Amino acid sequence: MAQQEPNYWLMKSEPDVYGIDNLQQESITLWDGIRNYQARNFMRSMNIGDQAFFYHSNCKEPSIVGIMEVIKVRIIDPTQFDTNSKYYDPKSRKESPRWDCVQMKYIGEFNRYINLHQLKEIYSPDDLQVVRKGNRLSIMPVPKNTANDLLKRLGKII
DNA sequence: GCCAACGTTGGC
DNA sequence: GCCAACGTTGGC
Repeated sequence: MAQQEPNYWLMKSEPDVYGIDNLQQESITLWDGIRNYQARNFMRSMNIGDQAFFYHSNCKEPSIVGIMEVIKVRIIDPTQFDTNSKYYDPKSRKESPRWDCVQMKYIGEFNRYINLHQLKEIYSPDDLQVVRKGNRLSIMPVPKNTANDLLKRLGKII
């Protein structure tokens, strides 16, 4: 079967909690702790080889800062069963886990970021959901045209 | 730190 | 199934 073209996504993370530098150091990370059904469903539709823009949220200058790749999909999120985790979910059953996640691999950091203010000038909410007012979703699809345009604008990977 | 926007919960 | 109350996200 032919390899299908990768899809593109945008995934938010707070740099104070887990930023692009952390991913660079670790190289691979589990995108766990997602407790929103829409975001979970987007993760469930990811394929190995898909790429995701790394977005710094809830910080001084929210921006797209890097890019990463999906290397493993449909992993049961271990934190839902961990009573010591802030993501512990007492309603999730071992026989039917509610939450799953994906494993991501660092590709690179862009040598110049695009901040939210700039994104709003370039894209409409239909092109890029993150610019929609009140958007709180932490994982969202990025249409191919927008992704290609972003990659051009973001310049070199460092 | 404020608060708008939204998702979730639970009573009815 | 409605909706008020509550909790969280995240820009500003």
